[in-house]
Amino acid sequence: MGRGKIEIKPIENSTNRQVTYSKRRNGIFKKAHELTVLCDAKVSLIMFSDSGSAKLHEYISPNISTKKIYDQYQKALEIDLWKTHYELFSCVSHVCRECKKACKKFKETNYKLRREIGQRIGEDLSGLNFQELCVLEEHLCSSVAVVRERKFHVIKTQTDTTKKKEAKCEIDPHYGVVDNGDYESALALANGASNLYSFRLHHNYMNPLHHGIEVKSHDLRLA
Amino acid sequence: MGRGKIEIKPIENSTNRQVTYSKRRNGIFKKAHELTVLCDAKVSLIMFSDSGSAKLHEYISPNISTKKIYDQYQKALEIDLWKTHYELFSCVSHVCRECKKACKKFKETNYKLRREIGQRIGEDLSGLNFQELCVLEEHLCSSVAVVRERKFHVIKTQTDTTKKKEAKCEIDPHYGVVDNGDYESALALANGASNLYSFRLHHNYMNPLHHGIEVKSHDLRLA
DNA sequence: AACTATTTATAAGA
DNA sequence: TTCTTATAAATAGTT
Repeated sequence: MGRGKIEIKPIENSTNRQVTYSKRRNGIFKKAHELTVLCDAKVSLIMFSDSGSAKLHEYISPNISTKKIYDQYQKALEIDLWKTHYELFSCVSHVCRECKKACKKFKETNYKLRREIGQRIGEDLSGLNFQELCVLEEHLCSSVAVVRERKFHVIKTQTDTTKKKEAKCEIDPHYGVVDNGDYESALALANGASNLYSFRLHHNYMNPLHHGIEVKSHDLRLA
Repeated sequence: MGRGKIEIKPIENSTNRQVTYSKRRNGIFKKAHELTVLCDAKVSLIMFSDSGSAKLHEYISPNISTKKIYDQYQKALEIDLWKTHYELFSCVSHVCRECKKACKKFKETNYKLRREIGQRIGEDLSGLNFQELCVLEEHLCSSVAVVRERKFHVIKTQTDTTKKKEAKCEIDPHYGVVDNGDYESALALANGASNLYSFRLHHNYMNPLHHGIEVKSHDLRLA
């Protein structure tokens, strides 16, 4: 809607992007508010502008708080969606009611997480329509990109480390050039090496918990 | 924007209100997605329909999670909304030992599952070495393939359904041909949709944290 | 769920 | 930026 039709793809020009962001942000806020009023809905809309500046903008419906929305959000996801999927854990004492409740929640979350993984690995796509499949595909493609980037980062870091190490032993004015060569081949390796591991795929597919997982502290508050 | 102008005030008629909610919700989700793509923004949009049913609907930009958004949100505002929230549940009675044990197990499993997802969506790759990253990449790529296949299956099935439906109403010897035409264009759409996003892969390379697509159902994310 | 007459949002230009 | 305006997109009311 404008003088010309635009494709929905990243706006390269930074100024243009900011202008568009600001205009469209206002548009969405307006719509969020209208929805609130028209339909008695509760809306929380949080957005951060592009990675560089990362400015926060927020809309929250009147008479509710972000915290409230979020509590409701968790409640809805933890309890409502998978209410009937798992039977109550059998702990008899009523002293233990709270414990049982918590346990049930964990179990439900467990189910949910498994389902999510099932979808992500393409095992359980039966419930998804075309649009949802497109969303999933997009998410996966993005993840691939992130993993690749990380791969290159690791390689690069290793190369740098090597560089530093070797720099201690040898002083060679052309070293940087040689090193760049290394970096290129490392990248090539990064691309080629994936194929080596494809056979494993199926195995891990079925059994997501078999990756040796290093335990690091993790914030689980938002269950 | 419609047949007539409307005032922004609560819609009394419940059916009407629900229809409007659903239409406008889709509109906002679409816009949120467009903003994500166009401006490299991160958007979290949570809404609950009217007070009665309180159904949850969510949009979240790809490659970010609701939790992340909220962490960023808190950081930006320098507040901690959930300071004392989820600590270990306190079940005192020793009658409940088994319950506690089971609970702990679930919690641990959940932790592992979360981590698995974290890796799959490229959020938490810090513990993986190069080889492991290659494996992960491969997994993701084949998941993409599975999802794409499913997408085509869905399209094909939809087309077949349409075919059956219409076959009941019309008998036309050339119908099959027409229908094949439909099918081709459906595939083209499916392919086109992917192509629309393939450019992003490259783009994501450098800046993985932004994209989205129009979303209807939103349970693909970790809380 | 579709369909359109309109209103609204907004892209490009000033 | 901000305003303007031609046009695209969203949607209210209808079928």
